[in-house]
Amino acid sequence: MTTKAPYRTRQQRELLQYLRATPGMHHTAAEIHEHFNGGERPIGMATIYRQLERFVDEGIVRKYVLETGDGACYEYEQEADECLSHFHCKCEKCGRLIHLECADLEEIRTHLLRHHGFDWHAGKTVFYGLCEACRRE
Amino acid sequence: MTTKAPYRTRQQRELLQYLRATPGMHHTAAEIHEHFNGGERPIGMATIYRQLERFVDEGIVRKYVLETGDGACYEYEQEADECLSHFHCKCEKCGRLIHLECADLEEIRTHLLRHHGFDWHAGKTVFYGLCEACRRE
DNA sequence: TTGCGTGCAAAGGTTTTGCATGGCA
DNA sequence: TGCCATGCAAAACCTTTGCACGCAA
Repeated sequence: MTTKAPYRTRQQRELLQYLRATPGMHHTAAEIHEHFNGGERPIGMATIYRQLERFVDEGIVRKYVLETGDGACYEYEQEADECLSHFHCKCEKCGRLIHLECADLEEIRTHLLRHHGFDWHAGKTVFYGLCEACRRE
Repeated sequence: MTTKAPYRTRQQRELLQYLRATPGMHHTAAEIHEHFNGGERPIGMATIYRQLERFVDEGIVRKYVLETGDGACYEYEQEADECLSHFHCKCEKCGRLIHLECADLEEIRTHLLRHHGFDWHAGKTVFYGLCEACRRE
């Protein structure tokens, strides 16, 4: 088994920096591409996709698939380590991502495993619905 | 104000009939197209998409998007009562989508709404993890 | 120097759309 | 007979991939 030695490139650094600077916001690949092309240090589309995929694999960026037809959304994950015991609720209206600390999460996990044989990876699952603010409208 | 008078076509009838005959199963547009092309009464891809969109608007078919890049899935919408206990679990290893009927789902919904103010849209949420078969390996 | 990362362009796949034709009412 | 629905093909998208070059280590 070989350990990979990833290079630290300018593009990777600036991309991560951009995502980190906007916590709680989601961006499509196209939006990110547009952002950097506006500046004087452009980043190619392929690189954006490749780096985003890497970030997602490393767990520092979360990927969503909304039904808007605009493609996938990516969002910086603040506390990646702690998020394993969180609920992730995405409001379909305002797009806000809500982190819920909840003991019932473990109950659901246990239930799925015992009764349905399914080993749930809570960290990767997003609950879609309406947040409280949007629900009241 | 004019009331629209949708025509009842052979394609629409057979398409709905096919979906209705496989409750609890999901199909991509490509799979549906393949199914009908195998027979002697083919249905064009554009028609499939147009009819599916109509069914979704009418609420008799549900659409949901996976992160696999295989496109959207469509599924016949059963009775409202049964829909409350509808789970979608996606195995991250073998890619299988598991359909779970489970009464506990409603408990989770209630919990999220009462304790966290989040109106969960269970039908659009996919639980990622490992299915029983893959877990045992 | 080594070989991973980048950028461009091309390919791949899904979904939408224009337009002439077919078929339901 | 009206006019919606269909089918084909092309277009519009989003995303991935091949390949030569650039650049980090």
